Amino acid sequence: MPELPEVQTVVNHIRGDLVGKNIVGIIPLWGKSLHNFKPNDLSIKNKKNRILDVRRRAKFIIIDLGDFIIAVHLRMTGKLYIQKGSSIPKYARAIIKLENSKDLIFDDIRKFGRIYLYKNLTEIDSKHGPEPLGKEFTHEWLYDNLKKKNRNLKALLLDQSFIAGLGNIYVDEILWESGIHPNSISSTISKTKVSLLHNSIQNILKKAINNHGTTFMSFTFLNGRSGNYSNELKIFGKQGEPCKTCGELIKKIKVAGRGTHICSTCQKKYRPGKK
DNA sequence: CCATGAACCTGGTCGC
DNA sequence: TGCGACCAGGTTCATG
Repeated sequence: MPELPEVQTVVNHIRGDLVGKNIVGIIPLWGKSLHNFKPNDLSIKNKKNRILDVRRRAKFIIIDLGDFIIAVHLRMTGKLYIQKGSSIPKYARAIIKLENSKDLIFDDIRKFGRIYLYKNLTEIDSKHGPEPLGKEFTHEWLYDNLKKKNRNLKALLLDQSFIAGLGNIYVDEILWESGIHPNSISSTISKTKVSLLHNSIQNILKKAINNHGTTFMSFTFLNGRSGNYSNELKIFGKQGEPCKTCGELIKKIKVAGRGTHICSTCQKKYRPGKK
């Protein structure tokens, strides 16, 4: 499910219910869900684990407890929400018990999602590039850093150590809007095009956040509430349909091992020796 | 340095 | 209706 806008949506949705509450325990229902700690590591003596803040870094949901953080990564099918009724959901993989509150449920059909316990953000920061909506991410930064690599463009944009938060849906949307073929080589893209690419990254992410992210195929999150950005998608999942700009039929190909949607008329391929 | 494919998992969809 | 093949919004690791 989640790329940056979806993770941000989850954070926005649960933050109000969590900040100020105390975590009194965590119960794994699928052992591997707790990646680097045991439930006891959390319940340090009688000390209460008060949630000071809930925020996002890259695709992680960060639950800030002051002395340490709980970082939740939803991977493909994870969800994080306050429990509704009293029965444990079918795909619940961990339960975070809150004092005087309904539990926080970590739900994940495919069991890829993970919960981490860290002292602070250092570990996560060290493996991630800048936030695309942060002030470090400028036109110049993008141009300079694309230049430094000779990578397949889509693969590079999906690489979290290069830039954090982008995933398969939004990369396809971004590359279509900026008119660049995903199989371009990063170092060969013109400065003007990189500028368009930068604008698309920020505009599409912001718009998706405003629309509470993308959900499709009745795959909802947020306790059944779903995001509306699916209505805004221009190319992802639109194979066989006409391109909204030129009418050419949209194709689905494989790039960097991922299903990739392109308009071969509108998206120019930048490669060494060409312009 | 870079690309590729497998692995981790379960469920939905499509074609026959 | 059944069944197998294939696909899935992510990440990591081994291999060439």
